[in-house]
Amino acid sequence: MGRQPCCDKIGLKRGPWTIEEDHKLMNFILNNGIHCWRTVPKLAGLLRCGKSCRLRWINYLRPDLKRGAFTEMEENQIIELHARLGNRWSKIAAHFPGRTDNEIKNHWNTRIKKRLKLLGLDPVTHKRIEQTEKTEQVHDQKNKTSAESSSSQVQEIKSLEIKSNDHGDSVKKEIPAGTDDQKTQGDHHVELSTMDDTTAFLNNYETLCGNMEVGSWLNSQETNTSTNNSCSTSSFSWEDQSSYNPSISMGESPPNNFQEEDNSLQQWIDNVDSFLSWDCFNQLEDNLFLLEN
DNA sequence: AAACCCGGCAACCGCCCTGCG
DNA sequence: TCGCAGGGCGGTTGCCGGGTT
Repeated sequence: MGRQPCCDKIGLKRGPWTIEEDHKLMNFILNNGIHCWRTVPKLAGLLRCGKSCRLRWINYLRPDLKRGAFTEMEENQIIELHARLGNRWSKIAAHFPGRTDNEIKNHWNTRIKKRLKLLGLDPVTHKRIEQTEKTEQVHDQKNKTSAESSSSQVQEIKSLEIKSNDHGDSVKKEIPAGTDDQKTQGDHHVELSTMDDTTAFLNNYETLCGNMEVGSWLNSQETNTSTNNSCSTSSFSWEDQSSYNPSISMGESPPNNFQEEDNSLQQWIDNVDSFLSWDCFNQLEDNLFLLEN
C-alpha cells in the first residue's frame, strides 16, 4: 500500500506556482504567520499541499532570500563545506544567509561537480581522482586483511593526502578542530583515524584547491558571474533592511514583528514586488484577461 | 526555420527525525 | 514507552529555455 500521502491530494494543484498563488501565500503568512503548514493552504485559499506551500515559501518567497548567481567566494566555500559535511545541504546552506539548501544542492549538481571533475577532483571525496582510486584500493585491502594492523594503510592514506601538498606554496586557513560537523562526516569520506588527520586532510584539501587556483580557473571558464549577477538578476537582500527580523519561523507571527517597525511591512512588500516584478506580471494578467474576453 | 539536445532549476517524492499526547 | 502527526531533508524528476545541428 505504501505510505500515506502527507495530505489529501485529490483536487490539489501541482506544478509551477502562479503569481496569484504566490500572492495568496505571501499575504497569508505575512498576516498570520505560520503555525501549521498543513492548515496554511486551506486558510490561505490555496489548492496546494502544505508541503508544497512550505517549499515555495522557503525556496522562493521568503523575504531574506538572496537572489542571483553564486559568487566565486561562495562557490569555493561550498566546496570547502561539502568536503567537511558531505551532502548535508541544509547544514551547508546554514553558512550562507539567504541561500536555500535546494539552491546550493542544484548549484552543486549542475556546476561545481562538473568543475571539480574537470580539475581532476572527485566531487564525492574531494580528492584527486587517482588518489580516490588508490584510497578505494586501500579500503578493499583493509577489508580483506582486517586482522592486520591498519596502521600501514592509514599511513598510506596520509601519504596520499600529503602528496596533495606538493604543488607549491600552501594556503593555510584556521580550521576549528573537533567540531560536531567534522565528527559526523559522511561514510563516503576518507576514513580518518584522528581529529588531527581530519585537520590535515582539510588543510591538504584547501592547499590543493588553492594551488590549483580553482577560483581563478572558474573565473576564466566563465564570463564573470558577478558581473552577470549585477545586471541579469535583481538582487534583494533582506539584510539590507534594518527592520528585518530573521526569526520568521514556525509558531511566530511575523506581522507583529513587522508592525513594530515603521513602514517595515510596506517596505518589504515593495521590495518583494520589485524583485518579482509583479507589476509586469499584473500587466500580463490584465492583457491575458482582455484577450480571453 | 525546425528539430534536437542539453543544462539549469523549480518542484515533487518519500524517508527520517522530532515533539507531543 | 509508544504511536502518530508534522516538518525537515536529500534525492530525483520533469519542464523550459538556450544552444547546436
